[in-house]
Amino acid sequence: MSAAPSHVAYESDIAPIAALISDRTRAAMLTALLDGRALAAGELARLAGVSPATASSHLARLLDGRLITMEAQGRHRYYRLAGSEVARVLETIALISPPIQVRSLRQSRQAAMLRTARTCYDHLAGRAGVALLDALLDKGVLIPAGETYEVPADGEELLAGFGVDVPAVRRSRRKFAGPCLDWTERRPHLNGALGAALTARLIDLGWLVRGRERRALVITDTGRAGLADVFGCLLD
Amino acid sequence: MSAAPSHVAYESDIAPIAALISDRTRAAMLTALLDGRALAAGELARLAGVSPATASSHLARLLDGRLITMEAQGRHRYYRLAGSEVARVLETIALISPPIQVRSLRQSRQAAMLRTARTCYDHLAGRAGVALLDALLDKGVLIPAGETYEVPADGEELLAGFGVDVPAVRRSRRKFAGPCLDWTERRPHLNGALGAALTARLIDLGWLVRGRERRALVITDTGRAGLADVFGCLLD
DNA sequence: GTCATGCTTCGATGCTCAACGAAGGATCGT
DNA sequence: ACGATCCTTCGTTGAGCATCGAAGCATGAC
Repeated sequence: MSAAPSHVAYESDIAPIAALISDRTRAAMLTALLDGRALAAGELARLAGVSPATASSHLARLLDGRLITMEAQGRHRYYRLAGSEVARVLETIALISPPIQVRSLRQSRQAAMLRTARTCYDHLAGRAGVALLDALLDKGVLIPAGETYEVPADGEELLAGFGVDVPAVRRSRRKFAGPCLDWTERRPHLNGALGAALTARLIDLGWLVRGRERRALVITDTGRAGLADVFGCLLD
Repeated sequence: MSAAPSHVAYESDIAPIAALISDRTRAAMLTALLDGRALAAGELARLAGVSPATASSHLARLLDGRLITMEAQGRHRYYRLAGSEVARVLETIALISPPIQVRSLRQSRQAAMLRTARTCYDHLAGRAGVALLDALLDKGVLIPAGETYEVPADGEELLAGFGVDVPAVRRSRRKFAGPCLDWTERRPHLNGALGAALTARLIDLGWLVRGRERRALVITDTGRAGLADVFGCLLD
């Protein structure tokens, strides 16, 4: 095929984006960036199991396709996902992808940890993420408004007491708050600037701690108690 | 790379699914199936601009990857998307894909039509879809409940008067109703069994008519008046 | 039965692209 | 200035796969 058939010519060209994700190495890199961190090229090469030369060419293609962004710092070059829409695409595809069969006990434990709590881009996901969103909606801290959520005055007060400055979060140019479909729970967790701020505060407080695989999160005992106390969020 | 690096081994294997979408021809076929219809192999070959032999091999791969399903009828073989999750993936990727530049006036008119009203899998999308969901929420016919919507008693009554049997829709095994992010409007429209039933009824009533490209929908004058009258849904 | 239609399988061709080693910047430490 | 580190560019190799025509296999029409 040299040209697109005319019947689809008025649509978005999804094949090139899918092609960027369709390579195992690039998919591994994107997945490694799914927690929203910036990683250096060498680190990504090591994680994906390829030579620096190979990694560099893949990163150049991902950059060209605007799936990632780059920031040079000294002789390091840090790459991160271009935005949460990219993370959304990856998680949406994961939703219909066959899960990789678990081979070792260690892997099985890690998978269980990820299902319990993890970061999705930069906000809380997994059972804990879903439970927290449920609790916030239940308590009226969040009010659904179409695709987004709003925070009423009393909700803003409660969040202020918790240590999240809602007016400051609102000033961010990023989407304020919205639902993000969770690929393990198949139900939404909290997205956007507010989701990120809440998650950051939870980690700051020591209610959540990063696991060895940095995407994984562990809920501490104080965290469990605090979440129940402040948000009425009960975790099994 | 012969094996997946251990760091991502506990996750879903997204690369193979992305690979299925990454080919222009297969992407064209999947896009053609986005309206939820079943199309014959020959039709898909023609739409994608390839020989029957080529189309057949692509369809076999899509079938193997469970992105589509097949039903044989006589000497025809009809293919359709495996489900709305697949449609969701395609639309999500479209969200971050560069739109194809418009070349002809005809294409520009068709693109405008698609933005105004179209089917997404089997439910109404585009400006009309977003406006209808807004109106339904505004009127209280739909109540947000996490990732899904519920219909209260008076909403059920209004829909019954319109010709949609909500209890029957509820009995479907499919998800009842939910938001589906619109890739042109970047705001949600109504999804699920209820979205499909509503859309079918709108077409039945002649309020919406299929365009030449079957995914496109045209709002008739009676439709415009009816939507405003019944749902308070105003279209520009 | 016989022919036409719709689709798939087979085999051959050619192109794309992932991978690596080697070499070439760029930056840091000393 | 000098080597060390980090990363990229270049050139080559090899594997995968999209494509088609021809042949095979069903089904439907007559």
